[in-house]
Amino acid sequence: MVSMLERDMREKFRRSGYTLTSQRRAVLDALRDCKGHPSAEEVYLAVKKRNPRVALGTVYQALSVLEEIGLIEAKHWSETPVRYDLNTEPHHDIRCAKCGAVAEIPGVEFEDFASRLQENTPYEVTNASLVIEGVCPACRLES
Amino acid sequence: MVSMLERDMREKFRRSGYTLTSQRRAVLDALRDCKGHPSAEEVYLAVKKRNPRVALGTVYQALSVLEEIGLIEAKHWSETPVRYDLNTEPHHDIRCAKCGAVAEIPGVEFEDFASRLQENTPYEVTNASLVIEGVCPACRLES
DNA sequence: TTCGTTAATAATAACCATTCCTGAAAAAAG
DNA sequence: CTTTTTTCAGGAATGGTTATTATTAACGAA
Ligand SMILES: [Mn+2]
Ligand SMILES: [Mn+2]
Ligand SMILES: [Zn+2]
Ligand SMILES: [Zn+2]
Repeated sequence: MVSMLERDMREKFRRSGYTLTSQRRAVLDALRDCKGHPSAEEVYLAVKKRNPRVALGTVYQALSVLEEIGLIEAKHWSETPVRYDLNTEPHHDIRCAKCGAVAEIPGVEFEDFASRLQENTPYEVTNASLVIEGVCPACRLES
Repeated sequence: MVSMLERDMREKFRRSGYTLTSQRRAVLDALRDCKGHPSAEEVYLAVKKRNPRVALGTVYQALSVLEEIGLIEAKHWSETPVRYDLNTEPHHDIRCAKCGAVAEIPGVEFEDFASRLQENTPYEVTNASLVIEGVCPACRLES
């Protein structure tokens, strides 16, 4: 997935009614460079290094298109900003409440929450995900 | 808990180094009136009905104090604003992605996530909660 | 009570992440 | 090519929330 073929990618855009523009590709490249869970602002700074003419609004729009077509995922915590994730495999991320660093938690998979919830609410459950917060090793030392 | 004694409440404030002011009581009363999961703005409007002199900033500050001493809980979803909940018993809430209505989901209790996560991350896990989104019955009809 | 000290409030400005708007540029379609 | 549609850059606007400051209320000794 990380090294998705150029052809496959173009096709994914086309099927969704979008085009693979240089800006959108630059945002994807930036996400690979950051290789973490960057905010829109951080993606913007990474993109600007190569192309200083790109606008922050464009990055936001590109991120939302990339999310819509399923190439990336937006992750929310109790504090802004939203973080973006190239890893679309099911997995859990934890965010340090002190410094904001996000890390992945490997090897933990919980049951599918949606079904059990669906039996107990008249709402149509469309999404149920864990939000995990904590303190990273570095921040734990200085406290 | 809902009909917590005046005396107990005062004591809870005092132990936390705060005082039970008329504004803070008004915010609690408003939360009871709304009897749902109101935003700060909605609490503000409810409080203003009785005391038009109260300031929005005061409501935000009161809510954060009430949360700190454990009388209410703040609930976050992928969309703002934050909602506040008088019900501090462990339970799940679902938010309609279309209209924002929040409802409680009774009778569902999942295992304690924190422990299993803790074994797989160097972070100190301080919080792991489900964020649940869906479509309410009313919104489902008009689609 | 009174005075001095601290905490809380009202009003308003500032903040920050995000979205919206507009005219220009680029891409796609014909 | 020419026309039509999509995307973009730049910048203004928005919405929820927090910070600032002067005023008011609560507290705590004499
Ligand atoms: Mn991740
Ligand atoms: Mn609730
Ligand atoms: Zn940290
Ligand atoms: Zn609804």
